[in-house]
Amino acid sequence: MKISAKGEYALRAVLQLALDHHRQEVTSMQEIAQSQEIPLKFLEQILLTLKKAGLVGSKRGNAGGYYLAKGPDQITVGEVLRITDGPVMTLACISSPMGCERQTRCFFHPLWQEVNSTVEGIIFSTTFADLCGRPRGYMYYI
Amino acid sequence: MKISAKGEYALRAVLQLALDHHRQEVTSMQEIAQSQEIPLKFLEQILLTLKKAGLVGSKRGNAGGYYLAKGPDQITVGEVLRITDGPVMTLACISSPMGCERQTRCFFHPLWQEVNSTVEGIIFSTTFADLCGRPRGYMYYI
DNA sequence: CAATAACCAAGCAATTTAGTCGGAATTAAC
DNA sequence: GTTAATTCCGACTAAATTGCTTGGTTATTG
Repeated sequence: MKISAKGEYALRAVLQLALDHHRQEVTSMQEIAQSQEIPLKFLEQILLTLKKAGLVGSKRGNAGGYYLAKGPDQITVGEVLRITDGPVMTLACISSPMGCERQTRCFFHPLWQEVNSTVEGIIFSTTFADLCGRPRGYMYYI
Repeated sequence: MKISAKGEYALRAVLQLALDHHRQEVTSMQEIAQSQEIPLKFLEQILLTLKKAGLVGSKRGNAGGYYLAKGPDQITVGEVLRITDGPVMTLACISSPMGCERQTRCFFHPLWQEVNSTVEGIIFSTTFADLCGRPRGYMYYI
């Protein structure tokens, strides 16, 4: 499970939009880039692909910006990650349409299936609403 | 969860050694490379790192080869993969010794912890003995 | 019309990946 | 003790991927 910088940035960008979702305005790339510490022009690319995928919407021109296309409870971590980083599990044995031709690959097949479906089970059921309204790790309240 | 060619080859190589484990001889790289379709010189590198890690042993010279340092029921898929591909989960939030300094990263921390420990739970409990004596996927018995 | 923003296409340096090349050291068999 | 088979070792390299940057164009608001 390797998450690229691109993937991490995408998640943080969507998180920011989720946090800003209650106010009825768009959030500019500038704001996202600053509050989430993401290189602006890289973020631009990322938001564009997220838009093409229908996850976010945008308003152009002055006072423009981005917004979530769906509610934060309708967008999962898995969705975002699949758009930016591709399929969760990349292995010839799993991803090839033929399945496994080679005998020995099939020794591993059931294992990868299990790993894949387990991970997908987690990340495709975790929404950004879940993330926002969840106690965060390593935080101590006095 | 991206498994590199190196990682996949390593798993297949160890699998071959596990399959050959009952006969009390070493298996040469040649044999492994041929039966598992692994480029010989690449396999060489891989077996060398597996050896340094103490997973396999070798016998040099004529009629030499490799053997498992432990029984197939003592070697897990996770062990092999960690040697060749590094840690299961690579993300600043998880791997940095500091934990998360940035606030927003911590939104994701519990999620990554869960994914990480779940995947590790699977691959570090699956041994090569398990793989060998398990019905393989996509096989139909008449 | 000027400022502010999203949109778009390319390019690019560094890193990683997936190997290859050439040889040295070791062992068994003859 | 020479030869053939084999592991060991270090360097090299081509291609792909990653993580951006550059330089614009187009749309919207005031």
